[in-house]
Amino acid sequence: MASVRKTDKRIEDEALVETPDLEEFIGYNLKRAYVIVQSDFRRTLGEDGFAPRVFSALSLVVQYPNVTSSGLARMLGIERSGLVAIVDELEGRGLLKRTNVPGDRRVQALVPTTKGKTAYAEARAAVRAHEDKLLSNLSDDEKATLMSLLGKIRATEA
Amino acid sequence: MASVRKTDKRIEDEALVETPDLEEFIGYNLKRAYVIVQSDFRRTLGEDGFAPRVFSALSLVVQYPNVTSSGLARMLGIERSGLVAIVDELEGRGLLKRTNVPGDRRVQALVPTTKGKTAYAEARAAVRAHEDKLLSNLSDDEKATLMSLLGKIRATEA
DNA sequence: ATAAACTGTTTACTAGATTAACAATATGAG
DNA sequence: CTCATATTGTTAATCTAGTAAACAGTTTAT
Repeated sequence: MASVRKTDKRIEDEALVETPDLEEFIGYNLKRAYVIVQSDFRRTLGEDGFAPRVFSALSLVVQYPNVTSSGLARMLGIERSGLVAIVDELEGRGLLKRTNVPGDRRVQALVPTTKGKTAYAEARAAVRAHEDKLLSNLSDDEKATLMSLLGKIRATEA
Repeated sequence: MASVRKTDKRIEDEALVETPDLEEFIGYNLKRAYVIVQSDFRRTLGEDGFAPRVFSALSLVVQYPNVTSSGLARMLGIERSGLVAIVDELEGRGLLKRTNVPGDRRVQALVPTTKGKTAYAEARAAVRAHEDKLLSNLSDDEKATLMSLLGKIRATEA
């Protein structure tokens, strides 16, 4: 009876420990990979280069000229309030303009300047170079697969 | 001649705009996916549950009992200073102990308590449930592929 | 007409992280 | 052995990215 209890306890302990391997979690791997890519992005674009989120915002403003702040925040998945500083920076650098929209005096359309479009084209090239170099151990097929799988995760969003 | 210049300029403009699609970048997709997984993690584990980084730290302490703070920080890829608050929290909750190491009075070995091991086993189940549910639109094969591709990115790290 | 909703913004706050400095301790070269 | 160098855990200051709540101005819908 005592030996049975002991056996039971040993089994419980083993079950408790059962391969506590962090590496099995997708979230953990996602974060580690994200940190690597993000920090290489910053390193490559340099001190005065765009931060990732600023690059993203500029990209969308170039792609969707006249997008509103609300719309842009929605596209980026952040709060309107959080976007203000980003747009301030881009406007301060002369890369976009906040313009009035006739017919709705609440909203401001964000319009890229010529300088903004040029700066974006350059930055895009730099970002492509950064990803190409950093991810050179992934084949094009692998990159496409990764994009598709990340897309599946993104598709889960409410 | 003037018309030739005009044509050239039009071509330049088009080249400038050339599909400025944020979605083509792996970094952007990685971040968006990471945000979704991370926020579902928090939502699932709840107000009083572990934050992702605390869960990760506890996992490694359970897997590597007697790991030092420095070693743990290295494994997590963060600074030693940043780990202090995490270990404080885990020790405050009674889930691990900072213990002296005979032979080196600088270091403290981090040892999980029984309570810590139990709490980790429960949390691990919750995290697995969160990932299983959130990522239910990915097959096991797809999850394995994703892990392997994220592993390739992680392998690029210095 | 008036309640409800939306827009851009400010302010205050939080989380997660880094850097620089520090005292205590250990290690290695001469 | 000694002394320069390195390591450990920690604090303090700082930074970035983000949220939440409130607000005035404006629009929409009942």
